Amino acid sequence: MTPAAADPDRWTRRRFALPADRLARALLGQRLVRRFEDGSRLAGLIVETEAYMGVEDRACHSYAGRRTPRVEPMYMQAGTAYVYFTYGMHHCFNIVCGEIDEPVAVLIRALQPTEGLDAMRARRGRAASADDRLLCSGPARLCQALDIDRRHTGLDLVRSDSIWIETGPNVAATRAIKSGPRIGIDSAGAWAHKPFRYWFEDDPNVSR
DNA sequence: ATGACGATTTACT
DNA sequence: GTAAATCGTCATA
Repeated sequence: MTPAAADPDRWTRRRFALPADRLARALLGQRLVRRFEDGSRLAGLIVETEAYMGVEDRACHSYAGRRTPRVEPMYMQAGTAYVYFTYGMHHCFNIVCGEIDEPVAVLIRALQPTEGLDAMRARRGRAASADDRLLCSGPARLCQALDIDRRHTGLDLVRSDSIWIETGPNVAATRAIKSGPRIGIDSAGAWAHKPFRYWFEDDPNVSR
Protein backbone atom coordinates (compact mmCIF):
# COMPACT_ATOMS: atom_id res chain seq x y z
CA MET A 1 0.00 0.00 0.00
CA THR A 2 1.53 3.26 -1.11
CA PRO A 3 0.61 6.67 0.27
CA ALA A 4 -1.00 7.38 -3.08
CA ALA A 5 -3.25 4.33 -2.94
CA ALA A 6 -4.43 5.29 0.54
CA ASP A 7 -5.57 8.76 -0.53
CA PRO A 8 -9.29 9.14 0.25
CA ASP A 9 -9.77 11.45 -2.74
CA ARG A 10 -8.42 8.87 -5.10
CA TRP A 11 -10.81 7.23 -7.55
CA THR A 12 -11.63 3.60 -6.90
CA ARG A 13 -12.44 0.89 -9.43
CA ARG A 14 -16.18 1.33 -9.45
CA ARG A 15 -15.96 4.99 -10.42
CA PHE A 16 -14.33 4.02 -13.72
CA ALA A 17 -16.76 1.22 -14.51
CA LEU A 18 -19.15 3.24 -16.67
CA PRO A 19 -20.04 3.40 -20.36
CA ALA A 20 -17.47 5.55 -22.14
CA ASP A 21 -19.79 8.47 -22.83
CA ARG A 22 -20.78 8.65 -19.17
CA LEU A 23 -17.21 8.38 -17.90
CA ALA A 24 -16.12 11.04 -20.38
CA ARG A 25 -18.52 13.50 -18.73
CA ALA A 26 -17.77 12.31 -15.21
CA LEU A 27 -14.03 12.89 -15.66
CA LEU A 28 -14.46 16.59 -16.45
CA GLY A 29 -13.28 18.57 -13.44
CA GLN A 30 -11.40 15.65 -11.89
CA ARG A 31 -7.68 15.80 -11.20
CA LEU A 32 -5.13 13.78 -13.16
CA VAL A 33 -2.03 13.24 -11.02
CA ARG A 34 1.43 12.17 -12.19
CA ARG A 35 3.88 11.20 -9.44
CA PHE A 36 7.57 10.49 -9.89
CA GLU A 37 9.83 8.23 -7.87
CA ASP A 38 11.40 11.19 -6.08
CA GLY A 39 7.94 12.09 -4.76
CA SER A 40 7.43 15.14 -6.96
CA ARG A 41 4.00 15.63 -8.53
CA LEU A 42 2.42 17.11 -11.61
CA ALA A 43 -1.31 17.56 -11.86
CA GLY A 44 -4.11 19.19 -13.79
CA LEU A 45 -7.88 19.30 -13.93
CA ILE A 46 -9.46 17.47 -16.85
CA VAL A 47 -11.31 19.95 -19.08
CA GLU A 48 -11.78 17.99 -22.32
CA THR A 49 -12.40 14.30 -23.12
CA GLU A 50 -13.60 12.02 -25.88
CA ALA A 51 -15.52 8.75 -25.59
CA TYR A 52 -14.53 5.75 -27.72
CA MET A 53 -17.46 3.39 -27.71
CA GLY A 54 -16.00 0.02 -28.66
CA VAL A 55 -16.49 -2.59 -31.35
CA GLU A 56 -19.31 -0.72 -33.13
CA ASP A 57 -17.48 2.61 -33.15
CA ARG A 58 -15.60 2.97 -36.40
CA ALA A 59 -13.32 5.61 -34.90
CA CYS A 60 -12.27 3.29 -32.05
CA HIS A 61 -9.08 1.24 -32.14
CA SER A 62 -11.13 -1.79 -31.05
CA TYR A 63 -13.60 -1.37 -33.91
CA ALA A 64 -14.94 -4.72 -35.18
CA GLY A 65 -13.30 -6.49 -32.28
CA ARG A 66 -9.77 -5.72 -33.37
CA ARG A 67 -7.50 -7.16 -30.69
CA THR A 68 -3.81 -6.57 -31.33
CA PRO A 69 -0.95 -6.14 -28.83
CA ARG A 70 -1.31 -2.37 -28.93
CA VAL A 71 -5.03 -2.38 -28.14
CA GLU A 72 -4.94 -5.20 -25.58
CA PRO A 73 -5.23 -2.84 -22.57
CA MET A 74 -8.64 -1.74 -23.83
CA TYR A 75 -9.91 -5.25 -23.05
CA MET A 76 -8.75 -5.06 -19.44
CA GLN A 77 -10.60 -3.92 -16.33
CA ALA A 78 -11.97 -0.40 -15.83
CA GLY A 79 -9.29 1.97 -14.57
CA THR A 80 -6.56 0.59 -16.85
CA ALA A 81 -4.44 3.08 -18.81
CA TYR A 82 -4.32 2.74 -22.60
CA VAL A 83 -1.47 4.79 -24.04
CA TYR A 84 -0.58 4.63 -27.71
CA PHE A 85 2.07 6.19 -29.93
CA THR A 86 1.05 7.93 -33.14
CA TYR A 87 2.37 10.08 -36.00
CA GLY A 88 5.84 8.80 -35.21
CA MET A 89 6.24 11.22 -32.32
CA HIS A 90 3.15 11.67 -30.14
CA HIS A 91 1.45 9.77 -27.32
CA CYS A 92 -2.22 9.77 -26.32
CA PHE A 93 -3.56 8.77 -22.89
CA ASN A 94 -6.86 6.96 -22.40
CA ILE A 95 -8.69 5.52 -19.42
CA VAL A 96 -10.34 2.15 -20.02
CA CYS A 97 -13.89 1.77 -18.68
CA GLY A 98 -16.84 -0.59 -18.99
CA GLU A 99 -16.60 -4.32 -18.33
CA ILE A 100 -13.66 -6.66 -18.81
CA ASP A 101 -13.47 -7.71 -22.50
CA GLU A 102 -15.59 -4.72 -23.47
CA PRO A 103 -13.00 -2.54 -25.25
CA VAL A 104 -14.16 1.00 -24.49
CA ALA A 105 -12.16 3.98 -23.25
CA VAL A 106 -12.02 7.73 -22.74
CA LEU A 107 -9.31 9.85 -24.36
CA ILE A 108 -8.04 12.67 -22.13
CA ARG A 109 -7.70 15.63 -24.48
CA ALA A 110 -6.86 18.63 -22.29
CA LEU A 111 -6.03 19.72 -18.75
CA GLN A 112 -5.95 22.92 -16.79
CA PRO A 113 -2.47 22.63 -15.25
CA THR A 114 -2.49 23.01 -11.46
CA GLU A 115 0.73 21.51 -10.05
CA GLY A 116 4.28 21.51 -11.35
CA LEU A 117 3.92 24.19 -14.01
CA ASP A 118 7.66 24.80 -14.16
CA ALA A 119 8.38 21.15 -14.80
CA MET A 120 5.67 21.09 -17.47
CA ARG A 121 7.17 24.14 -19.17
CA ALA A 122 10.58 22.49 -19.17
CA ARG A 123 9.16 19.31 -20.72
CA ARG A 124 7.05 21.12 -23.33
CA GLY A 125 9.88 23.36 -24.48
CA ARG A 126 9.81 26.14 -26.98
CA ALA A 127 6.30 25.64 -28.36
CA ALA A 128 4.66 26.40 -25.01
CA SER A 129 7.21 28.87 -23.68
CA ALA A 130 5.11 31.95 -24.40
CA ASP A 131 1.71 30.71 -23.29
CA ASP A 132 0.73 28.33 -20.48
CA ARG A 133 -2.47 27.51 -22.33
CA LEU A 134 -0.30 25.45 -24.66
CA LEU A 135 1.04 23.24 -21.86
CA CYS A 136 -1.77 20.66 -21.75
CA SER A 137 -4.31 21.72 -24.40
CA GLY A 138 -4.22 18.60 -26.55
CA PRO A 139 -3.90 14.85 -26.04
CA ALA A 140 -0.24 14.69 -27.07
CA ARG A 141 0.65 17.95 -25.36
CA LEU A 142 -0.55 16.75 -21.98
CA CYS A 143 1.32 13.48 -22.37
CA GLN A 144 4.51 15.38 -23.06
CA ALA A 145 3.89 17.77 -20.16
CA LEU A 146 3.23 14.90 -17.71
CA ASP A 147 5.88 12.53 -19.12
CA ILE A 148 3.31 9.88 -20.04
CA ASP A 149 4.20 7.39 -22.76
CA ARG A 150 3.98 3.72 -23.71
CA ARG A 151 5.70 2.71 -20.47
CA HIS A 152 2.32 3.40 -18.89
CA THR A 153 0.01 1.46 -21.18
CA GLY A 154 -1.73 -1.33 -19.27
CA LEU A 155 -1.05 0.43 -15.95
CA ASP A 156 -3.79 0.06 -13.32
CA LEU A 157 -4.70 3.61 -12.29
CA VAL A 158 -6.50 2.31 -9.21
CA ARG A 159 -3.28 0.91 -7.73
CA SER A 160 -0.44 2.74 -9.48
CA ASP A 161 1.64 5.28 -7.60
CA SER A 162 2.69 6.89 -10.91
CA ILE A 163 -0.65 8.01 -12.40
CA TRP A 164 -4.11 8.22 -10.88
CA ILE A 165 -7.32 10.26 -10.70
CA GLU A 166 -8.45 12.26 -7.68
CA THR A 167 -11.81 13.86 -7.07
CA GLY A 168 -11.39 17.47 -8.14
CA PRO A 169 -12.77 20.67 -6.66
CA ASN A 170 -16.53 20.77 -7.05
CA VAL A 171 -16.50 22.92 -10.14
CA ALA A 172 -18.17 20.34 -12.33
CA ALA A 173 -21.54 21.23 -10.87
CA THR A 174 -21.19 24.88 -11.80
CA ARG A 175 -19.48 24.63 -15.15
CA ALA A 176 -21.36 24.17 -18.40
CA ILE A 177 -20.41 21.08 -20.37
CA LYS A 178 -20.50 21.29 -24.16
CA SER A 179 -20.34 18.36 -26.56
CA GLY A 180 -19.62 17.93 -30.24
CA PRO A 181 -17.96 15.68 -32.83
CA ARG A 182 -14.61 14.15 -32.00
CA ILE A 183 -11.40 15.58 -33.44
CA GLY A 184 -9.31 13.98 -36.17
CA ILE A 185 -11.57 11.06 -37.08
CA ASP A 186 -13.19 12.36 -40.26
CA SER A 187 -12.93 8.98 -42.00
CA ALA A 188 -15.12 7.21 -39.45
CA GLY A 189 -18.33 7.54 -41.45
CA ALA A 190 -21.49 8.19 -39.45
CA TRP A 191 -19.58 7.81 -36.19
CA ALA A 192 -17.44 10.82 -37.09
CA HIS A 193 -20.42 13.10 -36.51
CA LYS A 194 -21.62 11.72 -33.21
CA PRO A 195 -21.10 14.13 -30.29
CA PHE A 196 -18.66 12.10 -28.19
CA ARG A 197 -16.32 15.00 -27.43
CA TYR A 198 -16.98 16.83 -24.16
CA TRP A 199 -15.45 19.99 -22.74
CA PHE A 200 -15.97 22.80 -20.26
CA GLU A 201 -17.46 25.76 -22.05
CA ASP A 202 -15.10 28.72 -22.45
CA ASP A 203 -12.17 26.94 -20.82
CA PRO A 204 -8.95 28.43 -22.24
CA ASN A 205 -7.15 25.09 -21.94
CA VAL A 206 -9.42 23.20 -24.33
CA SER A 207 -7.66 22.14 -27.56
CA ARG A 208 -8.07 24.21 -30.75
C1' DA B 1 8.90 -8.15 -46.24
C1' DT B 2 6.56 -4.17 -47.64
C1' DG B 3 3.58 -0.14 -47.84
C1' DA B 4 0.08 2.96 -46.10
C1' DC B 5 -1.47 5.45 -42.46
C1' DG B 6 -2.43 7.87 -38.10
C1' DA B 7 -7.78 9.70 -31.77
C1' DT B 8 -1.24 15.37 -33.57
C1' DT B 9 1.64 19.25 -33.26
C1' DT B 10 4.54 22.71 -34.97
C1' DA B 11 6.49 25.91 -38.05
C1' DC B 12 6.06 28.42 -41.89
C1' DT B 13 3.86 31.11 -46.09
C1' DG C 1 -4.28 28.66 -44.10
C1' DT C 2 -0.86 24.49 -45.51
C1' DA C 3 2.78 21.17 -45.01
C1' DA C 4 6.40 18.71 -42.74
C1' DA C 5 7.90 15.82 -39.16
C1' DT C 6 8.61 10.72 -38.15
C1' DC C 7 7.95 5.65 -36.99
C1' DG C 8 5.16 2.00 -34.72
C1' DT C 9 1.38 -0.64 -36.05
C1' DC C 10 -1.34 -3.27 -38.97
C1' DA C 11 -3.01 -5.37 -43.17
C1' DT C 12 -1.55 -7.62 -47.14
C1' DA C 13 1.43 -10.80 -49.41
